[in-house]
Amino acid sequence: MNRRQNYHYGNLQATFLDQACKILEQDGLSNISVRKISETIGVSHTAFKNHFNNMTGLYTAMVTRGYADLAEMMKSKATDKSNRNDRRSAALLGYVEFASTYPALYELMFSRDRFANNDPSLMKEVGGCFEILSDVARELNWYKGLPDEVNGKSQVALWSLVHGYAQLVTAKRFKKENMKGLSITDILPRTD
Amino acid sequence: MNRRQNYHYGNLQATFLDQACKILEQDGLSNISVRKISETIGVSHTAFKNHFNNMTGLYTAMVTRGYADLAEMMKSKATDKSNRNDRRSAALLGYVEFASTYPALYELMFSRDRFANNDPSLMKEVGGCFEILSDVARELNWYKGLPDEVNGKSQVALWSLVHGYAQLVTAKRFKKENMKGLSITDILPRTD
DNA sequence: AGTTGAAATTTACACTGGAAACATAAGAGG
DNA sequence: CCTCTTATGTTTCCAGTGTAAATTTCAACT
Repeated sequence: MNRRQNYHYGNLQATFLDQACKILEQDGLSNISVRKISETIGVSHTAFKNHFNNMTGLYTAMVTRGYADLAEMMKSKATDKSNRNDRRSAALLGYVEFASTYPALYELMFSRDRFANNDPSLMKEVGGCFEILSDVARELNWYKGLPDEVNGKSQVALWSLVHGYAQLVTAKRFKKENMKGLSITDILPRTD
Repeated sequence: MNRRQNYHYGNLQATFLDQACKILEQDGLSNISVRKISETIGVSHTAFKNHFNNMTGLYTAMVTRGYADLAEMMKSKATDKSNRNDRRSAALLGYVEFASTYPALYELMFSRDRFANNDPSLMKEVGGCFEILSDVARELNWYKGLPDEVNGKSQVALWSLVHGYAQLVTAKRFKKENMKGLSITDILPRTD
């Protein structure tokens, strides 16, 4: 059952996580609060302690799900494409679309002191995203040199480019006249 | 006088701004507080209202100075270089050095709902940074097409790359084995 | 000397996250 | 069926947060 009949709730963990993400996008990263989340669910403001320990735990869970959803977004956009080049583009477009759809969550995901960076399940999801981007980066051909060195550079450069683009777009830092019909795939340097 | 003798302070605005930036780096973006800043200066926690109105005003002032310092860092690193290529590299290295030296301030500068994005003096300083990066971007030669279009793409791509790199480095998101002796100038795609 | 206005303090308030003690429900094992 | 244990929520309390309002201080100007 998803609704509370008496006292006990029934899968509060999932409900709380959902509602936290919803309120995060509604009110922004600096205006989210446990009490607001709890109130809208209809539960005391300390009930979440049993499932997330504290705010850091909640943030960690949110970020973990964020990375999982980001990977899922990239994959789902790429599945129905026929060739590798289209799949590559689709993954990057999916990345930016995720950041645009959940800008506050995306900001949280790259904040520095709110969640537990070393959480195992979080590291797993981050690794999943990194894998996808690495696959894209492998075919980039931006550098010359030894394969390992080239791959390393490509990974760093691609993630920097797509992350920077995604955040600067969601933070509205670019001039409008520069953004007319522009997408991430248009600004990948062409070396052929 | 910089020290308070009795009641009135003497240039509290500047002192408060300095101390705010210091505590921001010490305690992180999610742990800064007006009361802490005021206490360490030795002034009541509402004194800052006369100079910054509220927290948003304080953040706006901090971010404004941040962008000014970022531009200054890029310029100062570039001045003593002899050729344009070195100046270009020095500016980018300065950008990343700024983010590495003041990671919490840098996070604040690219947060979404803490400061007044439309503040005139802030917009001026942001424009100053954008100008410097645009000068660098103009010589990039990453794209083919009409000059205006190429310049627009180059600006967007360069800022995305350097911002993404700076933030991902300060947030420690890259694998160590990929970062050995790597700097921002090493990951600029070479198209010649 | 008296007035005015800026700058700082005091006080009060609503809101925040978290700790601790308590209440309730469900399940296990006799 | 009955007790014991454990998980899950609630109540209560506390320190800390930003900010509004009223008050106090003090410098500068007429």
